[in-house]
Amino acid sequence: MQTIYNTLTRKKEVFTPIEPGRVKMYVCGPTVYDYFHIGNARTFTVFDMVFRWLQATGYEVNYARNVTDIDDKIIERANENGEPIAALTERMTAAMHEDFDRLKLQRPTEEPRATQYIDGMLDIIKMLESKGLAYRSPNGDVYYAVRKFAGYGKLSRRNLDELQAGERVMADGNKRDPLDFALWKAAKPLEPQWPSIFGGGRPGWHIECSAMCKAVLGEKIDIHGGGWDLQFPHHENEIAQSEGALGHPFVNTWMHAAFLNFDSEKMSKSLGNFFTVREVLNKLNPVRGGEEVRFFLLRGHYRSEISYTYESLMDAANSLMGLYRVLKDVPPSAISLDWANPYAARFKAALEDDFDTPAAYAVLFEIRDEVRKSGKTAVAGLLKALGGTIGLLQESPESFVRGEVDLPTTKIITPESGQILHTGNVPTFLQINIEQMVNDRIAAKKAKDFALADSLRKQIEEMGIVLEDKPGGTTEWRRK
RNA sequence: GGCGCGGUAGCAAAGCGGUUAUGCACCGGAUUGCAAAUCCGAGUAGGUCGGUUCGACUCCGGCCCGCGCCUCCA
Repeated sequence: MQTIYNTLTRKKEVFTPIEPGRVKMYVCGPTVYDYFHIGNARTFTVFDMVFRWLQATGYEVNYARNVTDIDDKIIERANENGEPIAALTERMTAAMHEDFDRLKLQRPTEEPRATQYIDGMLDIIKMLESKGLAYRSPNGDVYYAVRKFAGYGKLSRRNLDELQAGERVMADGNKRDPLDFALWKAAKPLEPQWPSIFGGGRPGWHIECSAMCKAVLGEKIDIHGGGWDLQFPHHENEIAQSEGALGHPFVNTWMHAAFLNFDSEKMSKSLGNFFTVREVLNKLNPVRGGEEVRFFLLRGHYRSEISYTYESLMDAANSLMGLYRVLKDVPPSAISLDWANPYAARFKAALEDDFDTPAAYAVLFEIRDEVRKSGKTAVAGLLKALGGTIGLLQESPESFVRGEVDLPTTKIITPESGQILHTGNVPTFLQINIEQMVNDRIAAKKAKDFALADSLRKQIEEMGIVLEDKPGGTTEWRRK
C-alpha cells in the first residue's frame, strides 16, 4: 500500500485516489524564459519517477505539468533580447523538451500552456469577485483579498499576522492589505494583454496554475507537486484561489521536492550558482549522461536536500555503470514482474514508503550481486524490469558500456602532414582503431610478447578505454 | 524577528529502540604473465551535553553548527 508524505498534514498518509485505479497529478512546470538548471531538473525528475512508479503499480495516471509562457520574467527577457515573446517561449519550450528527453522524462499526459487558458483564469477571477474574495484596485489590477479566505496559510503553516510582521512585505497603495496578491495585472505599454471585463491585462502567476489544473484535470485532484519553495506563496495562493472559487478542497496530497544545493546553498538563478542541464550533460558521455544525471538525482530521498558536485555525479555514474556491466554480461530475459519475488517485494516496499528511492536502489545492488553469482538471465531480467519502473536501466547495455557516440561527420588529419586519415564518424574510427589494437594485443599475448601487449594496453587506456580479459582468451572493452 | 528542516563512517545516502542498509573510494587475500574485471575478507559511523529505557544512531530536552521559506524562484 502506497504511502505519501502530505505537506498539508505533515504526515505520511496511505494514498487512496479519488477514483479507484486513476491518479490525477498536477506539477508546476517551468517558466520558459531560459534554460533550466539541474536544481529544477531534480523536481521534474522526482515527479517523473512518481509518474512512472504509479503507472508500474497499476494506476492510470493523468499527469499534467504546465508550461508558464507568460510572466514578468519572460517579458523582461524578451525585451532584453529584442525578441518577440512568442519566439522566446517557443525556443525555450523546445529546449525544455530536449533537456527533458535527455533526462529520460516521460512526457506528461497533459502539458497546458498558460496563454491557452486565459479564459479559464478570468472565469475563476470572476467567481472570486462575486464571492467577495477579489477586488478591483484603482490602477486596474485585480487582487485577492487574503484575509477573506479563512484557510489562508494552512499549507505553509503561517498566519497572516506573522507574515505581516515580516520585514520583507512591501506596502503597496493599490492593495487593501500588503499580503494581497495580483490575480490580474492591468495592461502596461510594451506588455502583452488580453481583453477582459476587468479591462485589458494579463494574469498573475498564481492564477495560471489554478486555472490549468481545473481545466485539464478537474475540480479535485489527488496529487499536487512542485519544488519546496513553491509552498509559499504559490501553492498557498493556489489553494486560496481554487478553494475560494470552488468552495471545496481541491488537492488531497501536496508533495514538495527538496532542493538541490551547490556549495551547501540552494541552487538558483538569482544566486548565480547554477549549472544548466545542458551544461552538465555536455560534460558527460552522450550515450550515458542523461541516465547518469537521472540516477544521481534519484539517489537521495526526494524530501532530502542533495548537493551537486561533479565528483558526486561521477560517483553515481560509476555506480550506475556497475548495474549496466552486469546486464551486459548476463543478457536480461524479458520477464513479467512478480511482486511476490522477495527482491521485487522489498523494492516495492521501499517505493511504497513515500518513494524511498535510496532504499530501492539498495535492492537493485543486491540483485546485481545475485545476477553475477547466478548468471541467470531471469534475474538480470528482474533487475532491468525493476529499474524500468522508475525509468532506469532500459538502454542497451552494450552501447551504455561502450559509450558509443554518434557525432557529426568529421575529418581526422595528422598534425604533421595534413594527410586525411579518416573521413566520417569519429567514434567509429576510434572503435575500428580500438578493435584493431585489442586484436594486436591478443596476438602479442599469444606470442608471449608481453612488452608489446602492455604497451598496446597502455595506449588503449590513454584513450579512456578499459580492457577486460575474459576466460578463453577474449578481451572486452568499455569506455571509462 | 516569525515559521520550518537537517547534522550518520573518506565521500554519498537509507531504514531501524536491541540483529550486515546500500553505493563509490580504500585495505588484505584469491585469480591474472602483469593488470582490469570478478570472488572472498577486514576496517572506518551516527554534531554535542543531558534525560527516558534492561538497552538509543533511532524517543525527549538543552546547546552548537548548517540550510530553507517569509520577495521572483523547482
